[in-house]
Amino acid sequence: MPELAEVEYYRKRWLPAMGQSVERIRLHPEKRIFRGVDSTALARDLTGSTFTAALRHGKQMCFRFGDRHWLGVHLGMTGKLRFASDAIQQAKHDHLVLDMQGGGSMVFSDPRLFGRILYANTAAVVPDWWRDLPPEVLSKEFTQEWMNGFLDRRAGAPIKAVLLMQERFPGIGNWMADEILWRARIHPATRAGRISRVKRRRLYACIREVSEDALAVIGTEWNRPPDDWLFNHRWKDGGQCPKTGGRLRRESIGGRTTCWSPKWQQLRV
DNA sequence: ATTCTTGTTGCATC
DNA sequence: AGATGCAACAAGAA
Repeated sequence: MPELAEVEYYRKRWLPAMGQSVERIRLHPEKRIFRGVDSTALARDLTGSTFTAALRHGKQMCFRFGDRHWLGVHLGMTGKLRFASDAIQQAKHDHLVLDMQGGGSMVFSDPRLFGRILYANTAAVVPDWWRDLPPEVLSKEFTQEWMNGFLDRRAGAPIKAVLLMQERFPGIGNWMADEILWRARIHPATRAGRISRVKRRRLYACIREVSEDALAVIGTEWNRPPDDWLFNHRWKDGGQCPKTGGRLRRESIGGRTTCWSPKWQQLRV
């Protein structure tokens, strides 16, 4: 589930614990979530340290403890963060539980185990894996030219697949890509290199617009998006396009379930 | 029982 | 070398 705005929503779920110190850590170190991580060091180092910062970049999160302990979190497909204000029992899918001095717990759960925890103990400004991240799509470094250059590099791939590439579009996921292409009136199977100048401008604007809208609606309280987005109509067969009233199509494009409005988004080859 | 999945990675092939 | 496409990962939901 988690794309840009959902990840932001989950990041905020941990903020109530900010400033508190970690009293005890409970984890399932054998799970795939911790692949490549020294979970013994993680548990030892974080115990007694204070939660000092909560960062997000695209779909990645980074939580700082003290001044040199860094916990990276990626939610994968089904990961969630929550803060439980009372003492909790560790459930089957609660792979990491930080019991805080205030009596509450920071919990990371993930039934499907596609998520990932990273850990770094370093006096550097940020850990290696938090350096050299691509510009956020809402930053001023994410320019029209920067986007166009990538479309030309990935000229042969369907634009749907290109928008999902985190190296250039951090935070965009399956539903956002469909929403963006629908608003920009671009067929998802269009080869990236074949998109006209005019459509590229429109695509760029829609990337920023959908990102802003998603953060505003989902990123803070996870409200239900309005019905004039594609969002509420895209999940199952038989949906109706809010623009044309016509029937939406669903098909796999770029290896992912894709929804579009055939009359509204025509494929020109 | 079977098929589906809002993400990423590793590998085969071009 | 770089781009592209697809299977695999794992478990719950429909």
